[in-house]
Amino acid sequence: MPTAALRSTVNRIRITPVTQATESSPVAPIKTQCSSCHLRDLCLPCGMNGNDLDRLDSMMFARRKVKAGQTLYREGDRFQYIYAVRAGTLKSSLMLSDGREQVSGFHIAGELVGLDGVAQGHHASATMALEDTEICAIPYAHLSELAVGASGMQHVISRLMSREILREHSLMMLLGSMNAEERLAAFLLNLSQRYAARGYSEREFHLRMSRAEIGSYLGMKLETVSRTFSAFQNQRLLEVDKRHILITDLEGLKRRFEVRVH
Amino acid sequence: MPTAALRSTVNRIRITPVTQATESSPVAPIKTQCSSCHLRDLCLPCGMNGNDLDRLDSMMFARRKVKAGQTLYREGDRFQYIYAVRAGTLKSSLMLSDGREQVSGFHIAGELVGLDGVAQGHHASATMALEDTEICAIPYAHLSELAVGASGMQHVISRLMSREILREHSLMMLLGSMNAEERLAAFLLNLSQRYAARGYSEREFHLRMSRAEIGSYLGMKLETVSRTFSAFQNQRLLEVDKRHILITDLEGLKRRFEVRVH
DNA sequence: CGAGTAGTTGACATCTCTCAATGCCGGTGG
DNA sequence: CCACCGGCATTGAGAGATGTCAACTACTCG
Repeated sequence: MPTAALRSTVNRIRITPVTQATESSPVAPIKTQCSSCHLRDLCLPCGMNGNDLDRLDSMMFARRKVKAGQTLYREGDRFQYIYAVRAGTLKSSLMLSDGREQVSGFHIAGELVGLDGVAQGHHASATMALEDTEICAIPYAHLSELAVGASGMQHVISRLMSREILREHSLMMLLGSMNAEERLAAFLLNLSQRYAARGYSEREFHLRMSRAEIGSYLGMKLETVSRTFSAFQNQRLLEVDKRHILITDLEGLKRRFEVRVH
Repeated sequence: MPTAALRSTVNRIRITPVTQATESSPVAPIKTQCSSCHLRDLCLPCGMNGNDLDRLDSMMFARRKVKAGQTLYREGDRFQYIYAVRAGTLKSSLMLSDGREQVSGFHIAGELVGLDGVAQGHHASATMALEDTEICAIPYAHLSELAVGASGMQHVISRLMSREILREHSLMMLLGSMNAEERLAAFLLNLSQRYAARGYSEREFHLRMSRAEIGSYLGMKLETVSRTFSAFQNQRLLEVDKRHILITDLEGLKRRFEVRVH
């Protein structure tokens, strides 16, 4: 049962000091082919034809485990890989020179991370695991080399980047013109959709991020996030218990807060 | 003198009802080659080698004039072209279903617009001219066809898209974790840099957008924008006269408000 | 000259932030 | 086994920033 699977994962506290995942682990990494991956319709190969998929399979991406609290890459790190999330949850964030952090995204299974590095050859954000997570490391140079002459594959990559632009568009919208309730509702509805697309419950899930992380992502303080959760609960839209969320009135939540872009 | 050139343009009020620029103007459009363009080091061909530049020249982009107030494309329009700004200023914006608008960017000479259409085959935002503007229309399908087999060209396109992601990153940062003064300062410093890169004054320029448009972009109300301008003036950082801006203490502005991402 | 748009400014309302107290939970060490 | 500690979440009270509404000016256009 999908929901149970989501919940059964230990709500692991990040006690480990923030450490960098070792580039090359002592054991030879497991290699994976996209065509046999259960996430193939959501992830990188989505939209590729058989020919392109064969090319992709020839790459045999290395899998890597990232423990809760470890970083996948930091700001300024040389850009070599993009990463596909196989299981778990990641957060990406940007830092201002004075130390303020802005969470720029949360990433779950089937999503890609790291495309911001293409422009400058180094990563502009940092990405950290919020729970024990498994990723495929996709060497970007190799990938784009492989895509030379394969127009289908090239288009897929371009579309992925453009999708990233759209994702940021909606976050801008949210940050620029929505109040606290709208922000949190948009966030929950977005998560709900993404879980639903992966076969999990759209009504019940476990948040992998703290109130402070949600707040940073949504441009508000953790106390305001907490208060807004309580407000939704009073309005009978949700039942909240720490990080466990049950949406009791999904339609109501949508009707009142789903603000589609056009 | 660059600054004079900037100021001499009539501060044209958008009286025209918002109309769509006709796809095919009655007269045959002027065609242009990138290699002979004075913006070549800022624009699409930036970073391309001679070979790739030749390919690009073979495309002979059509130029088009867009009058102040006219739209280049609207949300939902079929995505066919990306556009390079030759002269003038554009704004891009997103719309919520309830009519709220969020300005997502301002674009000046040498900048590219429309990459958000790649993901879904239609534009997710609308783009309008803030003054009489001239653009090159770059047929995207043709461009990416041409890039097949030309790895250099492909990389340039990917880098452009990634740059767009970075641009949005910094806007998110701004919207998510900065107060009114920081937002407006970041906006002015960003504009200043972009003008400077084009050989215009970094201290003195003419805003092409209204207070409301600045406010929408920065996630604040027009009155707050206006008050913040006045505050900067009182702090002897700027001299403001409507849309004419003179930065009297650029270093001071930077020192206090330039918040670099890492 | 009158109407309309853009910008500025003041007074007040509202929302979110700040600071502080409290509770809960899991892990650790006596 | 239990007490204690640290991290996370919730809640309250008051402060501060920004939004709202309204008045007024300057300017342009017809």
